[in-house]
Amino acid sequence: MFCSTADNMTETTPSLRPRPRLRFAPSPTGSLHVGGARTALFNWLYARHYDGDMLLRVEDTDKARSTEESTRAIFEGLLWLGLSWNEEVVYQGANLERHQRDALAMLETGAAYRCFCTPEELEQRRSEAQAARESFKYDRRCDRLPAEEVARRVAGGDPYVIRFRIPEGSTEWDDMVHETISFPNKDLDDFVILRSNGTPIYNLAVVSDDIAMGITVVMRGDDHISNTPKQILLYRALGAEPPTFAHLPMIHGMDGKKLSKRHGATAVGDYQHQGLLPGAMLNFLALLGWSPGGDREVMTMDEMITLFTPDGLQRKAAIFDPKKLEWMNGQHLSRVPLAELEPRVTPAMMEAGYVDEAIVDSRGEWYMSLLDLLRVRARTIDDIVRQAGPYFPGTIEYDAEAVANNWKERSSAADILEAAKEALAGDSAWDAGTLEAILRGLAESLGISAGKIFQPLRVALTGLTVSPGIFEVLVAQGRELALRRLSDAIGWLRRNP
RNA sequence: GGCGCUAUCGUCUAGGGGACUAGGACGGGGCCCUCUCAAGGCCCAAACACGGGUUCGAAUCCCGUUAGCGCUACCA
Repeated sequence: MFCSTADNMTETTPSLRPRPRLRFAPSPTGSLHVGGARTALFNWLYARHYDGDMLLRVEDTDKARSTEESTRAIFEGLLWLGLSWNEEVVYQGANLERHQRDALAMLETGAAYRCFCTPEELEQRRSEAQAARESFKYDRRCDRLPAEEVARRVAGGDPYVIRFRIPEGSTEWDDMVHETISFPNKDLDDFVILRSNGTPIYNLAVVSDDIAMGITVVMRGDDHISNTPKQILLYRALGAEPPTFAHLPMIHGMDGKKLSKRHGATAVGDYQHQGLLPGAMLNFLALLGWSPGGDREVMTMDEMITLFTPDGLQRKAAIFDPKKLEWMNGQHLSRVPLAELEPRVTPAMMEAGYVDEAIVDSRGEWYMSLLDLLRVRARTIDDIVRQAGPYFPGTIEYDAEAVANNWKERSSAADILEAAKEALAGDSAWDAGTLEAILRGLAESLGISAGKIFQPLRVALTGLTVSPGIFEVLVAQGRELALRRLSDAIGWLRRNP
């Protein structure tokens, strides 16, 4: 199901380099968001392009907010998009023991220390600092506690957290997206790594897991930039080599603000249900923050894999434009091989009651050509379904505007349709060329322009002002159904003079 | 407030000192094609945030200003 990139390797031959290992690490506190999907996509593209692995880690250490439904939704979203992962899914919550071990190890090496300050005390000092318009930073008072007092309080059962002691100096790294980013360590706070209840804080859990999973490239949103120096310090304290970091820009809504429910559909599932093609979604998302250079826009997954390199990555936040997504989907809709499109459309067609398995099997060729006919005018799968009614036996509605514009003179419209019906009723061949000759001939003999026949006919056949070319409609409907639609229309016109 | 990141048409972007009268795409406007609508083709409007440098030459390099965003928890 998922393509291999073995044939697509281009530059710089990673054969000497170890395979890169990346991970997508969502926290299961909601559905898969388009921002998360894009992060997953870039991780995936990188892994595929450089012949590496992308693992999936569910960051469920926040018990209060994590849900199983959310975990499921994230899997579903990823699967729908076709973003597969290697190896078993890692659940962060299952690694509690290692997280604790790592925290204790740092305590032993002196990289971290116990802190007995309570959340209330901290909160108090924080608000005092705020009132005095000073920035709050933990003052390390517990780091200065005499060893005997620490031992006594621990023995006495006083609750404590473990804090990381930020060393002197500065911390910097070469970001794949940005250039060198550096932070003076004095701006970093002695952050908590293990809560008083023994559970790890985010930065520790991430680093501990990334080390354990052998992650070599960390690609994530640039909202993590300020976590990075802390994490690098943690890697060093744990005696591990930090990975390469790549910080991707955020996605904003049309108002330039962070994407939220106010901006309409932001969950990947929303787009799935709106009849988007996963390939189009991915293509659109990829272009939000990455460019292959030049004018390249519409791409297949395989093309994206070969074209993807980190130097095409953007530094600036991008705005999510649903209009362009729609256009992109239209492009994919008409370019995707029919065989690939059919399974994505058929479930919706079944739901609408137009087809069942029997029809898809017995009239497969006809069905495929119908999809081919309808996709031209569609931007979503739902558009295809919406247009499909007239080609199936059920009755059709006559659109009020179509009637008003094209059946203005009821009785003459009926006459024209009558004539057309007669002309089509014979046993002549039923193909576009023949039908065109017949209808144009009829127009000539009636002394009217062809359009004067085509438009009323279109309404009779489809009930609409808009449809594929009229001969294609006739062919798709077949003689029997087309003739029936004509009789129905004539009857309707005679009944509503 | 502190720290950090960012800055080309309304939006996504190309651009890595001269090839720039700044290119493409979405969206908008117009025309063509035409049985309608799409698709397609052609054309138009539309941008280098500002100020200083560096240089013979700056959208491109440096500094500052401004603006936007992010982080600043015993959240992730």
